[in-house]
Amino acid sequence: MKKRILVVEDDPAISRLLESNLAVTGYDTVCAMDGQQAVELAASQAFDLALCDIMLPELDGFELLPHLRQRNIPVIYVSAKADACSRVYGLRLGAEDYLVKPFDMMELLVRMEKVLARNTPAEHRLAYQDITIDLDSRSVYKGRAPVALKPMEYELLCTFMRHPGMVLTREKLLRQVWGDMYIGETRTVDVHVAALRKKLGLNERLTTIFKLGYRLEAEK
Amino acid sequence: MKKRILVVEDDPAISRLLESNLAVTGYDTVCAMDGQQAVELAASQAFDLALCDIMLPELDGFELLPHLRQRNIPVIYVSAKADACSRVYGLRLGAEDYLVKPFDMMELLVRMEKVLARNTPAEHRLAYQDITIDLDSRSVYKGRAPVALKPMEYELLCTFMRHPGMVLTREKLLRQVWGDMYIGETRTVDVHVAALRKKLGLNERLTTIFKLGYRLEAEK
DNA sequence: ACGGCGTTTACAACACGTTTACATCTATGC
DNA sequence: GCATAGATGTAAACGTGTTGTAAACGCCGT
Repeated sequence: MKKRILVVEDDPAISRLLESNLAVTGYDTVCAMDGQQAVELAASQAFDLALCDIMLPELDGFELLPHLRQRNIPVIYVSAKADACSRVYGLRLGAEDYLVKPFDMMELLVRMEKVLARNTPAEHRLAYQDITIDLDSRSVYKGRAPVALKPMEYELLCTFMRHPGMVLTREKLLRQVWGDMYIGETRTVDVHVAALRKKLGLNERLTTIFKLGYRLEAEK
Repeated sequence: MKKRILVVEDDPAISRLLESNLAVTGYDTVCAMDGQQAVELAASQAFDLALCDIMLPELDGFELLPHLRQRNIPVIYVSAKADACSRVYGLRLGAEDYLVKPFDMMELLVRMEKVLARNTPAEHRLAYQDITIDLDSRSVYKGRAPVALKPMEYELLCTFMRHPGMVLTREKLLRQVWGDMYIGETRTVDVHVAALRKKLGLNERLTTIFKLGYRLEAEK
């Protein structure tokens, strides 16, 4: 699977240099000429990594970073700003690395590899025993048979299947499935867990941990 | 918990500079003057991170790296070797980062923080003799066999296993397991200790200290 | 108004912690 | 030694809080 790289760089010479080198190495590359364009590209396409200049028109590299982080795209800065202050600032902001121009292409490639290796990109499929989830189509199968799940049941199942063998409290589950602020504490979770157990025959594997929450047993 | 840093550097001036800066920042630092000494230190003590020069007597930084990796100590190279070739080689070898001297102390500290952050997974496991606790799944094993513990038994066992060899009074145990305010003083603890002894065969090792409390004997 | 969905409610079933009661052990004084 | 009082071991009974489950409720888009 080819990794997709977003290059954000306003100097066409460097942009082309990067693009051709990355292409040779086996990456798919998309170039943005300014920060605004980068945000739009990140919104419409999936990327595994971004290489960003800092001095950019419209939206500079530092302002751009939160937008990319929000979409879980790791960032390596590649900038002529060589002062320690910028490097520290960029790294603290959440960049994965920071290279100073002129950079060595081999070193960049190695550092990219390392970043990619530790940022396991988003998956398209979850599997647990005979249950599979196709995240793209949002469909769930038990063996070959599709199972109809309601939205919340679906999210709940994804959460469990992303953390098999781990105890998840009701609070954690609600935060994960709902989005942080949940008001009246309730027993909603119990009801949906019951539905999952019933629809997927998980009575034995989706166990309740008294006073705490639930756990999808680790696969043998 | 203070992080322990191993500094491998043969220039005493730089070594002292690093040590004092790291101390101020809140790290415990140990210095090795050559690669051989570093190997011995890594064998006898635990470290969270190593800062390594490359040009070292006895064993150079590149030769040293496998020894540190073997003990799961992440490495940041800090070297005067500025050529791209060395940088690429060091990173490919498995170093987490590579800084060129003269380096900026703030940048080093930030990069150290990032390396430590991604190499410090929360503690997931407690072990005592053939008993292991997987804290994520909240499950307890005696050898390979899972043992079913009730919530309070589980918490109690964790408390003991976090403080082996230490006498724990009933009050301390109840506060730890219950949460500070416990009302009627009772003999609940005794009952649960009995359950642990029975379920885990700890009759010999989970001893009662007359008039005081209980102690899980230190491992031999 | 209807149908889907998430939430809440109500009650039954259950697991757990605590207490109790009695047996056994330990330290201390005689 | 031995007796005694207090401390601990152990099993069973009890009451309470938690969970399973189905059904009712309320919201929202059609």
